Amino acid sequence: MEKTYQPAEIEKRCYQEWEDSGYFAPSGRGEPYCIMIPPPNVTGTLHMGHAFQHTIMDALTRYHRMQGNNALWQPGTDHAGIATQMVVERQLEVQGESRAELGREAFLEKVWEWKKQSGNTICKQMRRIGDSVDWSRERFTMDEGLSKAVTEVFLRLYEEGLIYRGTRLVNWDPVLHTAVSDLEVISREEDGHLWHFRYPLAQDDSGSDGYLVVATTRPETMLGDTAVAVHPDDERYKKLVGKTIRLPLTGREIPIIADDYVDPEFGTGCVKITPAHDFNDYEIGQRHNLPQINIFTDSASINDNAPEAYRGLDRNEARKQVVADLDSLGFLEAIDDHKLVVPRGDRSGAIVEPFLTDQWFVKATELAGPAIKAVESGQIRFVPENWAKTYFEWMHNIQDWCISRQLWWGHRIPAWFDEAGEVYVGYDEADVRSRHKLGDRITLRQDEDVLDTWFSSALWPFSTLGWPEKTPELETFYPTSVLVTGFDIIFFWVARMIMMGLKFTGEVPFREVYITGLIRDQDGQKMSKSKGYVIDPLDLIDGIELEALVKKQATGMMQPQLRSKIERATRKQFPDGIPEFGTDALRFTFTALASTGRDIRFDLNRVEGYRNFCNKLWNAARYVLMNTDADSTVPAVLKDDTVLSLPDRWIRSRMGRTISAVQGHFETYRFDLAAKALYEFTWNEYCDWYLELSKPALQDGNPEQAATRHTLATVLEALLRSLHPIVPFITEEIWNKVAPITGATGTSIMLQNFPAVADFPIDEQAEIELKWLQAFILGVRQIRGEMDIAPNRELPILLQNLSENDRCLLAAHADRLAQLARIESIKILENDEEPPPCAMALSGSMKILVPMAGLIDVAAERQRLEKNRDRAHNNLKRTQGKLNNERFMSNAPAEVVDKEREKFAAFDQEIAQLNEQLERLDQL
RNA sequence: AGGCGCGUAGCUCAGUGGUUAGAGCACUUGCUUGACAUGCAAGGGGUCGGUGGUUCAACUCCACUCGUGCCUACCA
Repeated sequence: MEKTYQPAEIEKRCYQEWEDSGYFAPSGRGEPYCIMIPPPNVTGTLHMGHAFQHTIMDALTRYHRMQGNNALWQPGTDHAGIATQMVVERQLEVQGESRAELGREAFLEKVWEWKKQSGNTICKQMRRIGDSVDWSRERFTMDEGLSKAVTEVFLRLYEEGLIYRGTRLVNWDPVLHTAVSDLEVISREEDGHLWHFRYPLAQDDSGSDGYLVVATTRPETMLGDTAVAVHPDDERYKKLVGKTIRLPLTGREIPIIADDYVDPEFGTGCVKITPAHDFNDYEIGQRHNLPQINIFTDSASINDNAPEAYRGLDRNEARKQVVADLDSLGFLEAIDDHKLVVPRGDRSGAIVEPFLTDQWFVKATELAGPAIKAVESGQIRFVPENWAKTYFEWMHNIQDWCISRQLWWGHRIPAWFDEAGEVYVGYDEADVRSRHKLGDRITLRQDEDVLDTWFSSALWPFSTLGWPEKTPELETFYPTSVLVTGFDIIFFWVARMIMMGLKFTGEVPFREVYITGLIRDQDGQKMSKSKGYVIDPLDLIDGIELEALVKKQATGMMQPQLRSKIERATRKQFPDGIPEFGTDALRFTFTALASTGRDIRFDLNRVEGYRNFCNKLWNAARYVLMNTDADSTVPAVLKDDTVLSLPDRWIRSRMGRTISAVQGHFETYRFDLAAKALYEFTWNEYCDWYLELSKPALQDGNPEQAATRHTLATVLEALLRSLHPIVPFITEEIWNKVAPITGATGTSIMLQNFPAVADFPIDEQAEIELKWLQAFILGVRQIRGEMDIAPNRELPILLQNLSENDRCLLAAHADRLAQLARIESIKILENDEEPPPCAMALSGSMKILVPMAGLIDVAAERQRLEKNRDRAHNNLKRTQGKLNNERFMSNAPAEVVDKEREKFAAFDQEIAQLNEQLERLDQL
């Protein structure tokens, strides 16, 4: 074996073998266990969030596979309508072409081409991080089968009246020219203005002060005003209700109405009402039968419904013009600075317009009922539990879901119109004709629009398994076991899967939803492509030079103007680029970071730490192999009369506890704790103590050799299996070397069983005895360390005040002590014997003494003892306080009181011994 | 406006109504000890955001408060 762990070559080879051998496919035996991958964008790349969630899903899958489950991790990708279409359009733009010029057919061909070209990227990346997905079952949301499911669902919902078409005010992205759903709109507070305009009363055309003042943040929409509203109880305006005003610039006469919606306290208490361009105004318009005047084109320029002077201006120009014109007419009263909430499309960043169009909607309220119940009743459990609240919050206020998009890339809506505009829904045109008995002479044209991407994603848990066919896979794996995803798509995806799953299969799509935190950068910022702060997980695995990293971040940026800023940040954060850490180190990091928090700051130092951990494991294995490989003296099964030594019994017991802890933590999704338990066992118990204790045991002629070799190998082998779900590559590599020694058979660790606690029974006695050994060794090391005694200098030790137990253990383990504490000799003093000047450590009541001659500085030793005494004294006082408290004595449980008494006695004795020793020092 | 979360060592984070509140990184000191310097050994560092309450006992439970973050929502 190499002296240090070299991940690159091993990882590639391992994965290839696993995949070629078909190890990722469900075994066909055992309880089914299934995870549906949240399908990533087919043309996207793997980011840190994916890598994180995939690590968790893979760990779960591998864990359950090793627990004997029939495990399926279902892979696949999503067509990501808007995102993908935008990318291809941008490519066309570079070549001087446009979507419109190309036409629908040709454009879609380009998209498919692009999908083919880039669709493999993300799958390759998934292989690099070790995802044990069943590639043979890979699906794409626009596959034939999945598309069939989409059509089927659409039809059934339509027939039940749960899908309808209507003219509604929707969120319109004037750059992308499509409707978007509420969820695709990001509302942020931005700086703006509040303009105050005078609207002259129509009856008082000649009068000088006959006007109302309205306040608005969007002056340009006044061209579409159809009323002014005041609060019905507002005394200031009561007498004006029912009258009209003459709308400036347009000359239209519009009514003054009264409506509760108006807040008399805000602005002037008068609101201009533009029903075609504001969601509130729309509703007020409905209540008061106001006309809706749409003044925008689909690009948000002024259309022909506005006065000629404004036609063709885009909304910003129009705003300036309207304000200028009103000003020159004397209608501009004031402009105040004002913060307002601006809705922007999450893809384009453009300000979204409420826009009146024909769209398709899902009546979400009806689907929401059962979906709420499923979580309330516990059929679906959120982990951490609290996310259920977020889910309920949204579900109880759910709005109808606008599912049509004015895009080309996606599932085309299975609806056809005749020339009269009548709509027919069916599987295809022929089906529509036969279903509705339409003759051949009637011309039908299919709806131009496609469905929201999330519509097909909502079906993912069952469409990937073959629905609407009743496939064996569906039968076996549905409902799936757990969904692993981020809280940012609870509404987008989780809720909709639950609604659709219940509706079409009658069962929940998954039993548990594990919500992961969001990976943020070192400053707590969201790693976002638009900001340019993204780390490619593969760069952490393979490493990358600084210049290459800078170049990489600069390409494909969404906001090129930030380039120099990002470059500076990159150079500062990674002055030497990123070193190669390997997949396992990255995976261990993600696992260790997966606590209950919702934000996860990604810290490069931790990856380095876990890379070191991998190296530690590697070297432990190297040691084990060096000591077991060379000769074949290690029996796979110990002879009946072979006696395990104390360290053997101890490490096996600790292994058992670790396995048990890891199992518990996997069941409760506390991956951070699982990682921690394994890390601590590996480093602090197996390496720091057991391997060290094995060194004396392996010396020539020591009767413990066989048991030690056996334990070294079998514990390592079990440790590898318990680590495998988290760090699959290194464990596979080492396991293949260690397994033959322990007699384990099989070609891959990933098909082995997870270690069983029963094979490593708890041994309380061994743990107690080893603790004694540790205390002894630590005592000596403490003196050595604090007194600056060279580590290789062997020390003579005197002991005093030994209990029977101390004597017993000392006799049994003198050799181990001597080696680990570097002891030259041990001599027991009688209790009344006066020791020479010494440094002292305590192990229980036993004094461990190191003669000072030539070794120890009296002042330093005094300081050290005083520090220990003061600490003990503080503890004693605290304990004494409790014991002197009558109410504590009478109210606390007896065992707590007893414990406190024991503590008191121990501290008391410790202090006495330290004082005694200090007095001795004084006499020197 | 409503909902949710966070505040513990210099940094990133665990933690439990009852051991002396822990880990990693960073820091100090000493070590090329035959697995590992990606290492070993020893050490320093915290009034657990603040106030009040419940309790024999609070870092932990409750109330208020300060700071901070996220989500949802139609205030022109």
